[in-house]
This record gives sequence, C-alpha cells and structure tokens, in this order.
Amino acid sequence: MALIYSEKAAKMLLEKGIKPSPIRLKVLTFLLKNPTHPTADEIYQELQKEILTLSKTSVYNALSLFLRLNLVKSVNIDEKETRYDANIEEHGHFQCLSCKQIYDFFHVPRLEEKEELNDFMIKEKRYYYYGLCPECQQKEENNEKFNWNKNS
Amino acid sequence: MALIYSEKAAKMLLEKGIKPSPIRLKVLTFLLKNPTHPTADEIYQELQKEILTLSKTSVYNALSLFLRLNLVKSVNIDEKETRYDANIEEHGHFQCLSCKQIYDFFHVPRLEEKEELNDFMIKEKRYYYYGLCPECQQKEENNEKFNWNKNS
DNA sequence: TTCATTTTTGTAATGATTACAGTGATAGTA
DNA sequence: TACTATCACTGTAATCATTACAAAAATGAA
Repeated sequence: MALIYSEKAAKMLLEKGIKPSPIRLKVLTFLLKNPTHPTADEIYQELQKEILTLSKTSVYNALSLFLRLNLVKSVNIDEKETRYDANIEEHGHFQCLSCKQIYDFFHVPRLEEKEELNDFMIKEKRYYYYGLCPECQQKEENNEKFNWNKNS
Repeated sequence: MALIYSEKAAKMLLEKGIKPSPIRLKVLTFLLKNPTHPTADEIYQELQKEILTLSKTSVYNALSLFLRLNLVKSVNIDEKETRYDANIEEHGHFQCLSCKQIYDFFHVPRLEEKEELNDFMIKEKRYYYYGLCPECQQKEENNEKFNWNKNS
C-alpha cells in the first residue's frame, strides 16, 4: 500500500517535469496517504519522525511547488492555517463548528449562475460549509436535556 | 446619506442590545457605506483620519463583537487577511486572480446536496470563486496578441 | 575531480491577529 | 457632589503561520 502511494507520487512529479527529490516524494506521498487535509505543521511533525533533519521550510517549499503545479489544492476553511488536499477533484468542505473536523462532499453545484458571472472567467470554485456534524448534534441534544433537568 | 448609514448602524447595534459607542458606530457605518470587503487595517487607516487616537485593537474589538452578533460576516477569500462584509445576505464572492478585486454574486446554489450531507446541520455556506474579471481577460488577450506579434 | 545547478537547511523577518494591563469615560447611587 | 462599578478604549507586547534569504549539502554532467 505504502509502495503504491509513493509510486503514484513519483509518477505525478515526473509527469509535471520536476525531479522527485526525497522530500518532495515524502510530502506528496503523505498527502496521498492522508486525505485528512493536514496543515503544513502536521506534515512536518509526522515526516520529521523519519527524516530527523527535516526543516519546515522544505515542507513549505514542496507544498508551494505542488500548488503551482496543481498537484494539490489548499483548503482555507480554517481561518488560521492553510490545509492541503491531494484530491484535486472539484469538491466541497464541511467543517464542524464544535469538533473542528473537516468532511468532504462531492455533490456540488450545478449552480445557476446565470447572467451574473457570465463575463467572468471562472477558474476555481471553493465551497466551504460550516455547521454541526451528526456526532456533535447528538452531544448538543444531550446537553440540552441535561440542562433542562437541572433547571426544572 | 452619511446620516442614513450611521442611523442604520445605531439601530442595528441597539437591536442587538449593545451600546452604540463612538467607535462601534464608526466601524459599522464604515462597513455599511463601503461594501468593498475592507480589511481591518483598511478600516483602521480610514477611521484614523477622523479619530486621531484610534487604536487598531479597538477596530478588532468592534469587528469581533459584530461577528459574534451576526451583524457582519468575515470573508476569507484572500488567504492572507480577513475581510469584512456588512451584507449578511447569503451570497458568493469572486476574486480576480490578476487585479485581486472582489465581486459579489447573488445567484447562489440550490445545490443538490442529497444524501451526502443529510445528517449534518449546515449553519453557513461560503462560496469563493477565483478567475479573471472581464477587464483582466481583455488585458490578457491584448498581451497575447502583442507576444504573438513579437515572436513571428 | 571540478564546476554548476538544484535541493535542503536554519535563522531571521514579516505581518495579521490576540492578550493583557492600564487608562479613561460613563452612569447610577448615596 | 463624591463614590463606585462597569464598560469602552488604548498601547504595547506576544503569538504564530508563513516567507525571505543566505549558506551548506547533494546531485549530475563534463
């Protein structure tokens, strides 16, 4: 399995005409293996376990190269820090306001943009939804019951 | 006109049960008057011309209060800095990758979310589009013609 | 080997935002 | 009028993700 991902990463890099250097390979492989929208720091923390001399700048270098080459997408649902996604298929992201987890969704748009953006050349669309995931809805309901009991 | 905006601002604040202090009034009035998605710093720079002792912290304080009360929305289309929008009606934002200008669009969704997000409680939806505005498309076409002439 | 180019590292800078402590204004009360 | 508590505002310092930059290491060709 690990083999497959790193081979895919190497192929992706070669197809874009850049050298599959050790760090680039590791970073891209990590993103393919972990479609959990990690931050640059999370990638750094994980890879540092294998590559003891890894520098954070190298991670940023690799990531910004990948962004330029359209190998990965950045996900800015999280106000503070940028996340990275090796799935470049058009899809939306949902973030739970309570547990902060991010979920993908793929049944996006078919927006009726009509006249409004007719003269604009649209190159990328991002969909960020916020709300409560099923688990946190459940928790909230339980809290309400609890509070209701207390106050009565 | 200026009167109308500041009166509306005062009314909005009172309706939410908070005191329309001088700075809050100025910040909210500015946002109502300037639906151009200004950054905190842009607001600060402008208001500082009238209120010489204004501190940036006060601008941030006012803005985060407004966000909590749902008087304004933050717009994070711009990776680096947060922008603010007093139009809280559901609408999308388009940013031109060339001139960086941000445009509103209102013909949003009627997404077919179907099963996928059925169990999620969606509280907010953000639509960020990126591309080229009509003017910058024009410029790009002209550049291409120019380059074509040069190389031939 | 030698040299040039590319990759990687480490440290310092940047810049938006937040924390915090202190100062000032305001309003209600005795 | 003075007192007090609360709230608004300011200024400075801290935080933290990201970028700049220069130097060191690796690579690859001649």
